[in-house]
Amino acid sequence: MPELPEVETTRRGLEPHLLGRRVRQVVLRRNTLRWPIAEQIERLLPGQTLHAVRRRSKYLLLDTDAGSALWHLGMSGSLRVLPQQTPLRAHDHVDFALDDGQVLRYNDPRRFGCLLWQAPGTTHQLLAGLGPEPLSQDFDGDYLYQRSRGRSVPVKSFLMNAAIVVGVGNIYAAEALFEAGISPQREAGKISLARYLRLADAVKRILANAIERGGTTLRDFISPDGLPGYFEQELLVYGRGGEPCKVCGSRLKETRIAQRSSVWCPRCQL
DNA sequence: CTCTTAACCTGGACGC
DNA sequence: TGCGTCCAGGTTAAGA
Repeated sequence: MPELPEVETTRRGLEPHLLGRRVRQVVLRRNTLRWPIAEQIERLLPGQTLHAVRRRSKYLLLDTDAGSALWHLGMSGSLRVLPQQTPLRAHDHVDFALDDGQVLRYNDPRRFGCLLWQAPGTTHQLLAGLGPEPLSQDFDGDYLYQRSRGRSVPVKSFLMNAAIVVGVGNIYAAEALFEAGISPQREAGKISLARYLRLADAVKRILANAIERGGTTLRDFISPDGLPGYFEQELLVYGRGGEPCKVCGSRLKETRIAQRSSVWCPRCQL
């Protein structure tokens, strides 16, 4: 489910329900997701008030005076705020019971997510080496151009590397490269500044648009689902291998780059 | 450093 | 129906 727009939509949906709420109780139905759940979640969180709901990359941070819960949704995780007595479903792994009778509930079939702890005033190791946010001013074509010099990886892998820029997953990487007219397997280090300027603009435009749409689909925080409805309709290449390009009509090609399926138009993307 | 590959895990789609 | 195979929105760790 979650690429950056989905995580940001989750953050915006959670914020009004969580801000100022006290965590009454933590229920862990298993000890481990991708990694063991941080012991501080159970030891320090009960009794704490949630002061902020932040996002960095695809991580969510729930801030308290004692520290921050650091949550990643992996491939299949979702967070929802529900009435306390809501029956459990399969893969409901964690509850934060709140002081207003609601519960923040984490569901994750594949358990690729993680729930860790960041002490006050520190930066968790997982966040330490991350690149800039794609929607920030730190991220632009000049930056991509500079960072890509001397690199031989396919540009799609380069763009999906969180040390370069965070939040660009398999779907948006494919879409952005299409919009920028760049073939996904082209060597990152051999792409011109002019083309990186187009690519950075495409990334920003697509992510901003998806966040805007995600807001409408998931605002109420009740819809379970994977892909938000807006998605499939607007995708130009992702998931469309073999189908005609919506711009030129050519048959879209599909290959694997770094073990991820990659679709592109052989005529529009060079 | 840079790059590639395997690994974590469940469920759904598809072919036989 | 049932079973085997492949694929899925992410990311780290290990090895070359």
